[in-house]
Amino acid sequence: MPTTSSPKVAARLADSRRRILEAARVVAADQGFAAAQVAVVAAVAGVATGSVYRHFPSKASLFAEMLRDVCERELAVVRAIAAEPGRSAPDRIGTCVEAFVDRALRGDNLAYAVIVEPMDPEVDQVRLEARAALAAVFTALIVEGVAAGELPPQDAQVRGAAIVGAYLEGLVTSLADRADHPPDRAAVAVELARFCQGAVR
Amino acid sequence: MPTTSSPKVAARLADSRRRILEAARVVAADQGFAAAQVAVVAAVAGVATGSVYRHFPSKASLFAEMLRDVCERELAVVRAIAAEPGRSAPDRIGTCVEAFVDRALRGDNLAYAVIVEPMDPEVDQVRLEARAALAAVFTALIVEGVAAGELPPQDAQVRGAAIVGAYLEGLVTSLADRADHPPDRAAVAVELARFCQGAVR
DNA sequence: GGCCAACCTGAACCGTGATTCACTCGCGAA
DNA sequence: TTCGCGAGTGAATCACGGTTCAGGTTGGCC
Repeated sequence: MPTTSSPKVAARLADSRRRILEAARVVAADQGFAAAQVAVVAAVAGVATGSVYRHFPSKASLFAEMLRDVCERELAVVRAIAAEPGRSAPDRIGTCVEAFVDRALRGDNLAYAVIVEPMDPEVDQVRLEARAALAAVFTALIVEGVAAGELPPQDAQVRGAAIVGAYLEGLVTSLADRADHPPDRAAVAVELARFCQGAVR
Repeated sequence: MPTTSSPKVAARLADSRRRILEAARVVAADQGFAAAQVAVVAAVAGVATGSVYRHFPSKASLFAEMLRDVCERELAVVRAIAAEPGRSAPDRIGTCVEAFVDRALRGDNLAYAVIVEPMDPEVDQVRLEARAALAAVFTALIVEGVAAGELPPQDAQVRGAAIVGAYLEGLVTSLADRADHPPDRAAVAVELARFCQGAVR
């Protein structure tokens, strides 16, 4: 049978899926979620509109998965830094923030879409979870730092969330008036890292 | 002529307008922007759907104006605190944050809709401007504090924005899991105020 | 080479909800 | 009392864009 299990066909299938996800990312980065119509994504991916529904049950699912991928990649970077041994908690907090901001400013405006632009409850849910996951990393670092006596007692939950909010807002603001700040990328990252370090001290 | 300039008619006009704006606020607070259909707002305001368009050119304009009103009220509170004489800049920064957070947590979930829920580019624009205006207040306070030697030199622009992001995120997070934190209102406000004070020091 | 299943296609469909518009109604002036 | 103006009405219209599906195409197997 000329079935899905055929390696050639399976490869094509998987490739289509990847291309559609990639197209979703590109379109979102390029035009924002608002302009991200299924037909446009399909065109960019080089498939027909209907083919999108062969791989994803709905537009929302497609974008939710795309967003999840992107967020997980960034989250992994932050988690890796958070887990580095032999460094104080505040030190790692600063490095996490700096790395995240620097990476986001380096990329296209995908960061904007991912962080703030809305689209659908299902997608918003993913964004919410990603923010919560980031906040959890910082909350854990704060708890660690307090336990080690490197930081004063504080509400780690609230402050973890506040850290995420602080650098995302700083980030989005910098993205907004890019015309003024194109070279300051590293400076913004460092400034936000210091801000967050000071905030927990 | 039986024209608009008639006091009775003018009063009715103005009253309808006010009622529609009020209804928009109520519906948004109650159901969120997502469920805020023009027909629903009209029903709550006690007018016909079409009448909404006698006062506002579009749904987006209606909600943009509603949002602008709400934001301006909050902004006025923050500005008043920022202008209080005889207090150090960091002191006022903390009080501004505390007041904003406390007021937002006291109100209904309008705060959520206003801060993060998306709806339309025109509305988003208002939100963006409101955030920028808030950030500007904090930036000015930081500049003042640095000039007075109460704060170390820093990028006031970036940190002003970061302050806004920090407490809004802390706020939204607290709103999200309200079940856990209903009594902590004041505590959250104080924690975020301390966070922001520390961040600029 | 012939056959069939599964894939791909994209134009048509459909639900949703903003916007419109032909009409009614109430008010104030003559 | 009657007339004219313009606010008020709400059902019909319209645009939009996600989703479907009836047919064409492809690739593997006998």
